[in-house]
Amino acid sequence: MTSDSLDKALVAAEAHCAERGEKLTPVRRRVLELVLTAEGPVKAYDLLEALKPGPGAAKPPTVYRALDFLMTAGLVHKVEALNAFVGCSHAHDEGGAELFICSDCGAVEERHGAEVSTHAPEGFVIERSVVEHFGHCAKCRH
Amino acid sequence: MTSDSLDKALVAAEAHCAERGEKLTPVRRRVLELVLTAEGPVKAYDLLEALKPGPGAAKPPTVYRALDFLMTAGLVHKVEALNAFVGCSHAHDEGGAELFICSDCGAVEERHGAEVSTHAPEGFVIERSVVEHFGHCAKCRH
DNA sequence: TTCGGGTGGTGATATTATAACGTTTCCGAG
DNA sequence: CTCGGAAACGTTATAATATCACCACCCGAA
Repeated sequence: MTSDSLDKALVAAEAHCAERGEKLTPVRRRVLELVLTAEGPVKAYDLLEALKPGPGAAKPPTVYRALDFLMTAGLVHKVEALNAFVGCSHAHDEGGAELFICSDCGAVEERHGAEVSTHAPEGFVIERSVVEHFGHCAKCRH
Repeated sequence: MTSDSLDKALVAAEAHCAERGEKLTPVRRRVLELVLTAEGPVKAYDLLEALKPGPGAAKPPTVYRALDFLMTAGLVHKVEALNAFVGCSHAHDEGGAELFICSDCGAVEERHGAEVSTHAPEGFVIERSVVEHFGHCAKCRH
C-alpha cells in the first residue's frame, strides 16, 4: 500500500469510527496502519514488536484490544487458519468476507456477499479451503 | 455416537488406513475414539487430559502427532476458528469439508463438494461464517 | 544380522491469547 | 466548575495452544 492510499484509508477509517460513535485512538490507529502496511497477514506479536521502538512499548493486551476493536469495526479481519490479521479492503459492511490468500506472496484478496461464489480472483488456484459456519441448529433455535 | 457405531467407525478407519498403507496405531486409535465420542469439537489439551489416566500419560507432541496423522488420513478435521477438532462423518474423500457448527449444543454437520452451497442442514441459521481459500494467485503461478 | 524408516516418549520452549486489577482520560449531569 | 462513571489503556501474570530437538524402540528389508 502506498503511503498516499494509506493516508486515505486512515482518514476513511477515522470517519467510519466516528459514524459508529467510536474513536480511532492513537494505539488503534497505529495498529491499523501496521496491518495495512504489511505485505500480507500479520501476526499479533509482530505488531507487538513493531510497536516496541519508542517509549510506548505495548504489551499483548494492548495489541489484542486494538485488534478486537478494529475487527468489530470491520476494519480488520482475522485469518483463523493462520492466527493472523489483514486489513479490510472493502467498504466496511457487516457480514463476513471471503478471503483468498496466496501461499507464495501472502497477498490477500477479499470478496463479499454478492461477489462470493461468483468467482475467485482472476487466475487464483485454490489448494485448500477452510469453510466454517457458526450459528444455531434446528434443535437449538427454540 | 453410540458404542456400536463407534466400533464400526473404528473398524472402517482401520481399513481406510490400511488402504493407504498406514497403520492406525493404539495411540492414534485412542485419539480418534475420543474425538468421535465427544459431543462436539474437542481441544487438543482435553484429549491430553483424557489420555492421562493410566501409565501412558501422553505429552502434547503425542496428541498433536496423532491429530496430524488423522487429519492427513481425512479421519478428523480441524475447526480453525476454535482451535478444536471434530471427527469426519463422511467417507474420507479428499478435499475440504464445509462445517456447520451449532454454538449452543456444539453439534457439527458436515457437507462436501456437491452438497456444498446447495443447502445448509435443515433449519440451521448461520450467524458467522469463516471462509478462507489458500492457494496461488495469478502472479505466483508461473 | 545390520541397517533404516516410522513411531512415539520426554523435556524444553515457542507462540498465541486472556485474566485481573489499577490508572488515566474524557465527557456529560448537576 | 466538579463530580462521577465509562471507556481506554498500562501492567503483571498466567493460561492455552503448538512445536522443537533428541533419543529409544520396533520391525521389516536387504
